[in-house]
Amino acid sequence: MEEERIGYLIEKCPDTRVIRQIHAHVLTRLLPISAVSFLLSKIVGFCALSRHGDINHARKVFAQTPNPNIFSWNSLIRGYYLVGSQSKVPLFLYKELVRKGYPSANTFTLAFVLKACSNISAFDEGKQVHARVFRSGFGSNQFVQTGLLNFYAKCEDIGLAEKVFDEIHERNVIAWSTMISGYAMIGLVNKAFGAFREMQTSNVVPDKVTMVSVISACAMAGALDIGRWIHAYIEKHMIETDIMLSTALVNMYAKCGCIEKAKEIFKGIPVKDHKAWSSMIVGLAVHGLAEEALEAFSRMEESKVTPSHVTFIGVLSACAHGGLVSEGRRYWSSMIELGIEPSIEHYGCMVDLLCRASLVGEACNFVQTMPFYPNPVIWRTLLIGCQKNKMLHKGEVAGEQLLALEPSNPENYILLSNFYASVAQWEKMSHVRKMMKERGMKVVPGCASIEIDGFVHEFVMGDWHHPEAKEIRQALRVIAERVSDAGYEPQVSDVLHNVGNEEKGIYLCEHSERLAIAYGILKTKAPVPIRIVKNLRVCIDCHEVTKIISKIYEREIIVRDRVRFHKFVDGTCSCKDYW
DNA sequence: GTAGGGTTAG
Repeated sequence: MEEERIGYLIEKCPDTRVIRQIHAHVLTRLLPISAVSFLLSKIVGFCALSRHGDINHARKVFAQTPNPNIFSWNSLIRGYYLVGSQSKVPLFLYKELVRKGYPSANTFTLAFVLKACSNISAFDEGKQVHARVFRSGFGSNQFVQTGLLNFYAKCEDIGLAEKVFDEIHERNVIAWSTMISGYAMIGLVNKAFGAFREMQTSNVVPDKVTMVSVISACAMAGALDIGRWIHAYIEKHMIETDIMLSTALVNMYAKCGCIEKAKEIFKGIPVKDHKAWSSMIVGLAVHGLAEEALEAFSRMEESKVTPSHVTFIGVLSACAHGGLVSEGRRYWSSMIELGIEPSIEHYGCMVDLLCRASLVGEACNFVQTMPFYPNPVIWRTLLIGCQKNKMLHKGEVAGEQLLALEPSNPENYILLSNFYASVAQWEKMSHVRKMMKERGMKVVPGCASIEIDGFVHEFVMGDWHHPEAKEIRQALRVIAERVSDAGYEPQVSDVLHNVGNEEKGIYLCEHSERLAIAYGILKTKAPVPIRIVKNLRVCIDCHEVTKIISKIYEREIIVRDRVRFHKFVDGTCSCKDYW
């Protein structure tokens, strides 16, 4: 049978050149239509999926196929998202298939379309596919199940993801990893760790992909102890560490304050790609090690790895934190020369760079040249810059824009009121406070966390829902007494945070950073350092109290926020642009 | 022929 012989040739085909010859051969032979359909579908599969693939040729052959079979449709759907993960073509193809009604979608089709929906977070389309899964009876297929789970996780609908996950009877390592990564992605770190533990008790063996998700959750939470434990687990169980896992480890150690360990792991990566380099550069930048970050960038260039837009975010923020204005400008130009179009994040770095160098006027002009409307982050950067440089008029403008753009974010009111306090505009300050009260914004959702015994405890300003709230409150009272006895005079920001709570020393109590530190003092003993992570940096000058607590209790306190580290041991700090 | 993973401005 000629049909079988050609089919066999396609399966064994070594490259695109030969497949084109076979393609021409099929078209010139007088074969029955069914045979032509069958063979052309096979060629579509080859072109769309093989490593020699050519999606455009696949599409051409698909169009020539009299009755493309489901294999052919599936190959094309998958082929399109393999060449471009943001492609919408797989969704169009699926719609076309549904409209035609023939051939019927199978489990492969559904899994591929769900993957395409996950890639572009096409929530409505994915939900329609879910409805079809329900009707089709393919709901018990494990590939379709993980496809659905991944789809909801990527769309950040964790409730629906959990629902799908609960319905999976036999959860394999892939289902567990998807669930863990879904939790980690939206910052539900304790849920991610919990799922990881549950996975082990279900006797499912984690692999390198699982580890990447768990390590990322650690990085997000600043959970160094768990991160170290996971790293030891990887080594003990000899889990292969590929570049993705190594990059996740570099990022985790850097974000948890262990830059030396991050460097060590980075050094051990044999062939580094742009993400590995970016992780290292960003890690050095957040530690205030600007020169090392720029050195790393030079080495990256020497290794002929093309920097990405993320690399430049690291480079520019390193320049900003290191006060390297002219270097920053130079990197900005070279980024554009490389054809990387600056995003609002890059502009944000430059605005920060100029503001930190007291070039606030230039920063304002720079904002006007942006092709984007300034977002709240840009206005906040400017406002903080104006506060430091006591620029009343420009600060006021930034503050107004901020409140107009984001009136429901209490952080903005606190920033503006602190700004007015710093320029001694007391009436304006109280006006902002009044406005905040009138608009019903009671607390700043400042948040700090501390990891103790494998659990991340989160504290939100003014929130006392923690099961040990009573003990924490008591510990804070003792701390407040001792701080007060040490002769500490409350600063403007302390008083601001104490509005409506005038009890002596209580200003220490409401702040999330204080809550986390008090919990650390309560639950751990020296010489273990108290490491806390702050998620919001409204009130930088609050560090003064932290420094005093560190001295009184003779405890090392390390505070990490989104952009830098502060160490409190007799006032020393790992960061150059301190205060 | 199928599913899960790493870097991102204040």
